[in-house]
Amino acid sequence: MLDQKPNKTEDQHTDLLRQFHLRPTRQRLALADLLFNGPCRHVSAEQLRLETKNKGINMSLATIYNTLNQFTKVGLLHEINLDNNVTYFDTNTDHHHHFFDPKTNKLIDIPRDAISLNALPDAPDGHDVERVDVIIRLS
Amino acid sequence: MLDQKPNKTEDQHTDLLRQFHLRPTRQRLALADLLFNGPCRHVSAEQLRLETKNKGINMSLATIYNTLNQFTKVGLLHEINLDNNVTYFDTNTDHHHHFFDPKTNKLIDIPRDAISLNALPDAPDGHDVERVDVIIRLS
DNA sequence: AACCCTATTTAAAATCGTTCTAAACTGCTT
DNA sequence: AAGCAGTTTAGAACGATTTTAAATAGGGTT
Ligand SMILES: [Mn+2]
Ligand SMILES: [Mn+2]
Ligand SMILES: [Zn+2]
Ligand SMILES: [Zn+2]
Repeated sequence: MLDQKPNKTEDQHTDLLRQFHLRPTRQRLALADLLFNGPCRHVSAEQLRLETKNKGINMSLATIYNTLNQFTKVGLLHEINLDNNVTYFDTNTDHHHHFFDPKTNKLIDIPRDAISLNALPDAPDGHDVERVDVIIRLS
Repeated sequence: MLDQKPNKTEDQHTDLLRQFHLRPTRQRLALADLLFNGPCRHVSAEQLRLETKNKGINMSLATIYNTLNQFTKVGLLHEINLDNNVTYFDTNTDHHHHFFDPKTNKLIDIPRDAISLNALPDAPDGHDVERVDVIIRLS
């Protein structure tokens, strides 16, 4: 009775990938398993390389980058860049905010409605607001 | 009558650098001139390399990085990292926010009090809030 | 001024995260 | 089974930044 959310099956991931016209290859399924089972994550390519390696899954780093970029392009992931010039991929694609601990480079989600942003300034001429990100930097 | 803020003299920059125990070398004075005269800027090392080159100032890229990092350490600049894994240095060190145009990678300052952030969530246990950054991403 | 010591600058190499290349492989349709 | 496009791969390449170690230049002392 410990599992809150049952793990998604490989078939479910296969369906998901097909929805985005991505072939359900072994590599993409393995990464989908790491990314989309369990709680939301903020993860770098290098972290995923270690995780696949530790699980005995063989996959080149280029494939990890390719896959993360493809998942991002179709909207399954969100890219975040912070202090250290390393790209993190957020499995939570809802519009939300973050605590950020610069010591550990860890991110913690803040639900969108936990921060009230009223009276935002108007976007400069010729531009629209695409998204508002609040980063609460911790010490 | 076009100049609002008179340019700071080299002597003023010399004093400023000495306050932070940085020797007023030719290179640091040249960069201080580019950074701290005129309006606030968000500038990369590479941009400064071009500006110094165009002005006929000889300076290695390593020195530009060294200087920007030293200025940042003493609080004369603020570091900002965004989409493209290039570090930008903000000459406005006040607590403020930004519009960001991902097409041009340009930042526009938003004064701190132009955005009301009330009822922020509490920092996680063992942490304090160091700073809150709002980035309004434009399209 | 000449001297000295240390901070600073420099060119070049190194590092690091990420992307590109081109060849091998694999999922899928026929 | 064959064929083809999509995918993976190792390795090279890339771009931003840091490090190295040698040369230079501030700034104090005589
Ligand atoms: Mn990317
Ligand atoms: Mn830095
Ligand atoms: Zn998140
Ligand atoms: Zn700014």
